[in-house]
Amino acid sequence: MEEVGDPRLARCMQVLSVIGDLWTLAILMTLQASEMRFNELQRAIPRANAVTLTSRLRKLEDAGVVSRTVESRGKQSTVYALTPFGRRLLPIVDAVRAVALDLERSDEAPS
Amino acid sequence: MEEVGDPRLARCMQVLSVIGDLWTLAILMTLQASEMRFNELQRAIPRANAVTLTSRLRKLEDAGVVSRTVESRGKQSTVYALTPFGRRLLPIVDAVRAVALDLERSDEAPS
DNA sequence: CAGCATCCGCTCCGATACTG
DNA sequence: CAGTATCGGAGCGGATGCTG
Repeated sequence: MEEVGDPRLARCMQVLSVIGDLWTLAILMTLQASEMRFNELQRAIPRANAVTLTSRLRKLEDAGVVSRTVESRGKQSTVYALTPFGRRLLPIVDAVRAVALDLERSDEAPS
Repeated sequence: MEEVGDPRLARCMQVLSVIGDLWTLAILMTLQASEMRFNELQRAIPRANAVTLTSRLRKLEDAGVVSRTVESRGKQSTVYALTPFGRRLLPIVDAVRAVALDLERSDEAPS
């Protein structure tokens, strides 16, 4: 993510690079409802590969979007949740969802 | 773009797949201002490769987001513009831009 | 002017198998 | 339970060169 000419544009693309992945949006939408353990995330997003899910979560963690808390009291469990920064991205998620609903309502595809 | 479990989620991901590419957002932001010829787009987004730009525009055209009008009166010129459907995506662009501005204002990166 | 052809490296994503 | 390791296919994006 380097020079793109316009620094403002660069920031937008930086934002997009965080949420632009296929499953990242799904993760954000899922965690929007409530924090979750890895296993719950897997069940909430069943088509996503465990490997993919892990790598997306790592990336989001690195970007400061989600927090990862390991609690090992007896049973091991890792809790993922949105950070305050992550919540700032939710308007984008909502905007996407709004368009998706709009699509669903009006017709199938733009065709 | 196939099954993902939740059809609603599938639609969101479909939307994202249209605008999730690196330069697509830049194209949308640029065409938001006004329609443009290929050459103008290139100058507006100088860091984007011509090949990349073409391929993104083709994809957007296929998705019904931009229209491509060839006018060959003497000088050849191709005009790209947002379609009505393309304009429906602008709220997402704005949401991304808002977050980007927010980032710029508060600090550099979430680090 | 508005592209297309080709080659390349990179990352995403999936499937399978294995671990503390 | 929460991952990691590895393999493989596909698409993005850049660079260069060529065309009507």
